Amino acid sequence: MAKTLIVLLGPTGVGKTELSLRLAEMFNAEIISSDSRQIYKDMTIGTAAPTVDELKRVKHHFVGQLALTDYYSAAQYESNVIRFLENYFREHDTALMTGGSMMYIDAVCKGIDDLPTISESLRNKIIGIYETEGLDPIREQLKTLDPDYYNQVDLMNPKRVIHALEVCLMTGKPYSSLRTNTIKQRPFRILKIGLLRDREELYNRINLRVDKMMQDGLLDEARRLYPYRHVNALNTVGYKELFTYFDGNFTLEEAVEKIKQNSRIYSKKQMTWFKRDPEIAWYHPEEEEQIADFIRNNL
RNA sequence: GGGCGGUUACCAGAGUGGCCAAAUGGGGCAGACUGUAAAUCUGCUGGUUUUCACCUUCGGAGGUUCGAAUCCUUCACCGCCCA
Repeated sequence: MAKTLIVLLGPTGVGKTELSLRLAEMFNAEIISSDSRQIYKDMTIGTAAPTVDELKRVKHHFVGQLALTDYYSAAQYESNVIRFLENYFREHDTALMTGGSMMYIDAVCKGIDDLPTISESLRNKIIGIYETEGLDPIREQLKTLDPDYYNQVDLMNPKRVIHALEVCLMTGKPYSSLRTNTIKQRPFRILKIGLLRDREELYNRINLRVDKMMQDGLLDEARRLYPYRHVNALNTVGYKELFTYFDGNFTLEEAVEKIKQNSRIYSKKQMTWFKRDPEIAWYHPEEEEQIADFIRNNL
């Protein structure tokens, strides 16, 4: 039997968690979470992380294991997951990856180029320039160090421009020369299943889920995390809006509305990303039988 | 009953004779995406049209003017003040 990684993906709120548990049980698989926020500890309510009971039902990996202040990236996720699977597949035939972090999923399924981790001093230096002089000097330097990439980046996007320059300075090579543009081959098969609902249905679920999170204590969770509000892990829908409320710039009602709205926007961005992947077989989450058949037929 | 202020596109809100299909923000829609990605960024947003262009809009009706969202008359509605 071929080793297979089943990937269950879809926009936030579509119903991945519940289905993933059942499929995992059905196919005797453990779950690998591909969620860039659930991988952190202490933010379980706002990220709709699997509950204690759910974690008991099926063994999960890559959930709740990082401190909020830990640095993490899609590339680290890739290598961690690949290393994990190497081991895992010695004893198992199927693994179930589920989550909505598009880039994390692609990092595992397609690979991500090998780039150096940027030193903190270099990062701070460039951020410093950006904050005092703006993006122009950074663009200019990128233009001389990597004209190719300069011509194709979104010059309006500070994160991209800054990162490209960081890589150039860190390696002494043009960033574009490190971009291989190839898809890595994995020693296991990948079966992608996308979950889809029509927009109205999805948006209703998202709205209801946010109300549920509030009932479950999201406000307290956010208050506990407030001292860490500047860490990247908390630049996250569900928290940043409540922090704005704590700062006195939203009423609580406004904050909750914003959480719903930003969740809807996020789900749309996820769909935009997923839509261009032709390998995904799309199903409605309630088509459990069809999904199970599809998996069986492809194992 | 009297006085004043207001009525602009999905919402808020600029615009006070031509450069106005109408600033800006919000919302909505679409998109980009390889190292903090639940991040970051972009485009569109009256209609037909690829562009040019044309058509219909600034509470209603009428008027002044070569030309009106902008000026006048009147009606309707909203707000505040005096009765």
